Amino acid sequence: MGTTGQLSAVPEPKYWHLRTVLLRAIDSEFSTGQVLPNERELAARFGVARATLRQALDQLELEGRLVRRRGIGTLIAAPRVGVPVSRQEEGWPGAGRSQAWRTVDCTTAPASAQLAQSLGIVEGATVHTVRRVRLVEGRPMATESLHVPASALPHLPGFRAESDRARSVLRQLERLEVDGESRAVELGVAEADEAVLLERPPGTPVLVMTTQYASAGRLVALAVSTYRADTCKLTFGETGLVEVTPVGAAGAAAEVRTAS
Amino acid sequence: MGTTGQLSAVPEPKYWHLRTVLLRAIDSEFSTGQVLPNERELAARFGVARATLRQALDQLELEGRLVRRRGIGTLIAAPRVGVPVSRQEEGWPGAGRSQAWRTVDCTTAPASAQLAQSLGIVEGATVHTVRRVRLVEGRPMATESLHVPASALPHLPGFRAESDRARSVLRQLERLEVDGESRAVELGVAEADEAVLLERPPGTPVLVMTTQYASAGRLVALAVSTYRADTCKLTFGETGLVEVTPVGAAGAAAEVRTAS
DNA sequence: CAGTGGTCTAGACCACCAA
DNA sequence: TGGTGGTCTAGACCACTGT
Repeated sequence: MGTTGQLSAVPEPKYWHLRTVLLRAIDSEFSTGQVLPNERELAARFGVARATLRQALDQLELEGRLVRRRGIGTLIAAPRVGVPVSRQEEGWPGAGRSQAWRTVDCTTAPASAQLAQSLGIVEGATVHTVRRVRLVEGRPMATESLHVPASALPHLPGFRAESDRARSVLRQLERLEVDGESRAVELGVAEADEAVLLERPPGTPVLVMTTQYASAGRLVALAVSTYRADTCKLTFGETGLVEVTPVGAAGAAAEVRTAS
Repeated sequence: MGTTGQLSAVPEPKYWHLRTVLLRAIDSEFSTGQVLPNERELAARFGVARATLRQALDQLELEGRLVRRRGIGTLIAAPRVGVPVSRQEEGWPGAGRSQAWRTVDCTTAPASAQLAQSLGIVEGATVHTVRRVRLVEGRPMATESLHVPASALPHLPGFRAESDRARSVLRQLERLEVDGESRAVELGVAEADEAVLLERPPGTPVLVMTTQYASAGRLVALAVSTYRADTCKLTFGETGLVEVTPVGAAGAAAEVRTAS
C-alpha cells in the first residue's frame, strides 16, 4: 500500500527496510537500556552482510534511538533530553538556576578576521573567549565558546589568577542589559576539541547554535554552542504549556528477540 | 599538541583524516558548484578503498559542504541558507511576506492518542491537518504538518472544495491572537512522505522543529516542521543585527585537483 | 552508450571492555 | 580471554545521467 504500486516500483534499499523493521521492534519490544543482539548475529538473522546491517544501525543512531558502545553492545537509547536555551531560562552563560556549566578555560587574544567580522569589530581587537561545557544530569551535553570584545567590558578588573578570568568576564556580562538576541541553529559535527569535551568520537553530529547578544544597539557577545544531536532537543519555550511528545511511531513487529 | 601525547596516541581513523584533508582542499581550492574528481579516482589517489573514501564524503555531506548527485558527480555545496522561523517574520504558516508555502493537502480527522496528547485534547476529537511545503528560491526546503483542533476554530465555514479547506483553516488561524509559542528543535531523518516532498532520498537528515501555539491560555495549533539539514540554517532573529559568518575553517592544502 | 554515485557482499583485523 | 563494536579492503552489480 502507498503511492508506489507493485510494478515498476524501485526496490527499497535493504538497509532502509531493515531500519524500519528494527525501529518497529524497538518501539514495541524493547525498552531503554536493553541491549540488542550483536551485529554479527543480527546480520545473520536478517540474511544480510554486517556492513548492511550497520548502515541500518547508523540511521537509528542518528535518530537518537540507539547507542553503540564498543566492547559492550548496542543499547536502546533513552528519549532525548529537552534542553532549555534562552537567556531567561538558563541565564547568562553561567547565571541560571540550573547552573550546569563548567568552565574549561578563558583566553584573551586579538580577534581573527573571521571572529572580528562576526562581532562587528576590527581585526586584531582584543576579545575574551570563555570556553565552557554544559552538563545535564552530570553528563556533558554541549560545549560553548563565548566571545566578548574587551571594549564591551570597560570595567573588567585587571589581571587575576587564570581561573578567575572567566568568572570576571561572566560577572561583568551579567551587569549588561541585553536588549536583543539573534539565534541560528544548524547541523554540524564535533571536531577534535569538542569531541573530547563531549566525550564522543570525532564526527559526532551536533546542533550548532550561534547567538548574538546586543546591548544598547551594539553586539556585546557571540556564543557558539554545540549540542550533542543524539541526546539533545533544544527548547525555546516562552511558556511551559503542554508536554510535547513525538507524533509518529507505531505498530509492532516480531523477528527481533534476544533469544532465538 | 593537546591532551594526548605522541606516545600511546590512537591512530586517527583514515576516513577522518581524509575528511580533514578534503575539507581543507574544499575551503582553499574549490568554489561552489565545482565538481570533485570521481570517487574511484579519489580513492586511488589517496590509496584507500572506495568505501573508506565514501565514509569521508558522507561526513562532509552531513556538514553541508558537499552534494552528491547520482550520474553526475560530487559537487561543492553552496553555503547554507538562513531560513527565518518565527511567526512575526514568516507569518502564520502562510501569511508572511516571503509567502513561500505550497499547500499539499488538508485533512480533517479524529486525533490519534499521540496527537491528542500533544494538543491537550481528548483522543478522537476532530483535528484539521494542513500539510505544506516551504519553498526557498523555488526549491523545497521544509515540510510542515499543522494540526489544529476543530474546537479552536469555531467559525470555520462549512465544507468546501478540497482545495479551499486549507485556505479556510489558515485564514481562521490568522484571526486568533497568539500569545505564546513554545519551540523545540532536534535532529531527525526524512521518512518516505517527507523525503518525496523534499526531493531527497529516505534517511536524509532534517532539523525537526515542533512549535506549540497558544491563544488565550489554550493550545490552538501544533506545527511539526522538517527542514533539510544539509541546506538550511534556522534563524530565530529578533533583530537583524550583524551578519553571522561561521567561526572556523582555515588553512590550505594541495593534493586534490581535477587534473593529475 | 560510458561515466557517475548508491548498494551490497565476505572477509579481515583492530580497539575496547568485562569477567 | 572471549565478545563487542569500529575500521578497512577488493570487488561486484545496480540506478541514474548525460551525449
